[in-house]
Amino acid sequence: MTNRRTRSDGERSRDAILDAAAELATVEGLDGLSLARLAEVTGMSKSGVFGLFGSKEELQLATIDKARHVFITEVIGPALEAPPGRDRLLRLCVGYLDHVERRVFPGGCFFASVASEVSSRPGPVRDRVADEQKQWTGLLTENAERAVEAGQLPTDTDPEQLTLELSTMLTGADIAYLLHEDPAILDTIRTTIHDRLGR
Amino acid sequence: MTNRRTRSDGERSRDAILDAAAELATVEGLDGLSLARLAEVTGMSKSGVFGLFGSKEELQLATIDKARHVFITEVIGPALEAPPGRDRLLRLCVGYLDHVERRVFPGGCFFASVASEVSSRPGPVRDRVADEQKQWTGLLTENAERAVEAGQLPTDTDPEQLTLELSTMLTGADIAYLLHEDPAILDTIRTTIHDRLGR
DNA sequence: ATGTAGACCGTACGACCGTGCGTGCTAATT
DNA sequence: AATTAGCACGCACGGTCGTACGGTCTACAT
Repeated sequence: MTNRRTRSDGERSRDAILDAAAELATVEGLDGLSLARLAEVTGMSKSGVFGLFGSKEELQLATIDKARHVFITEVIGPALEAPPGRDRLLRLCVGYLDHVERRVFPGGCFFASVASEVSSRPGPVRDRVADEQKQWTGLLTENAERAVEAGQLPTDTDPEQLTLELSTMLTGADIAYLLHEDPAILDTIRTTIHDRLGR
Repeated sequence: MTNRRTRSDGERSRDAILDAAAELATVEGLDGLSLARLAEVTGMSKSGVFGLFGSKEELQLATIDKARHVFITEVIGPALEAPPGRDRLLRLCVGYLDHVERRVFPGGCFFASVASEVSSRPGPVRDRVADEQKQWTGLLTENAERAVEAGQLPTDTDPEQLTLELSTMLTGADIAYLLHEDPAILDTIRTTIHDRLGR
């Protein structure tokens, strides 16, 4: 009797499934997340996977949450080493581009690849994605404000406008990079952002 | 063996189908283009629709071509009224944002909404989308070069870099606008681009 | 020792998908 | 008038999807 199942086993299975789900969703889409494929990857049965979440929507929401944690670990966390303001803002942007190039998710930025899919389908899933996006841009704005206050950026800089300028460039770069598989695109955007925020 | 056939009927049906397909694809995705729904919308039978294209891939390629024509009519055509260089570049960018807001396609820019879907699935469809994208950015670069030559932009401006900066912002703005349904995003990007290209 | 909760499996159902087959129908060519 | 190409149809196939239910096993409290 070495193999026993407990609640902690369920959590481990859940986490393993979500790990695979977050990666799969960036390739197949959030709606294309199939129980069958997830079961195949994790070595479980379809119903075993299904039972752990109860519905497909719950699975999707949990997947979004998992992707958020990965994003925090891979991008936001490291950027917090830099002091608030321009430096941190720069680290956030470059960190984003790096995690795309590093293929943390096979289909690039999770939220970018999922956004265009859910944007035309109102509901809890779409709202959750929109919320995560807002948190991200909020973090950018926060540091843009600090940068202006600290005189690291021109005083007539509008933090909200700068945030939108940066965030749209980032997701746009993600998409263009994936479509053309050309790392030069990321490099160009990196220097563009460096220029924009001043050396 | 003389052939004369009744093209008109087939051609008309084909065009009606593609019209619906281009709109549908921006909502359901290129892969989510279902024969059943297309048949339902156009009032034809599933097999009638299928027979006109022969395969789903052919339907997808034809849909991309149709979307290209719509984009040319709605965005590129009007922008050609402006003289080459900075003015035309500006008209192209603003025209793009306008066509998104005007909901020429219900799911925003056709190519943006389709790019993230096909980018992870190599093949003719993905290549076709990438080609169209390249034509679009090529048009931007062309006018950026003219603008620099004409002294409408700083002489140290790199046309390729400017193109990437603009094109990523445009598709990024499209996605953000659709996700949050907030027209202010488009306005902000409009002024950002105006600022970037100088008044 | 026993009861119970929850993880997990096997199987099945209904829906929807893309794809073919066989067949009228229309209209241009003969 | 006869022929014929090809548009459009109804129908049915095999496959995959999400979902549901019943059953089995394990861990833990009692």
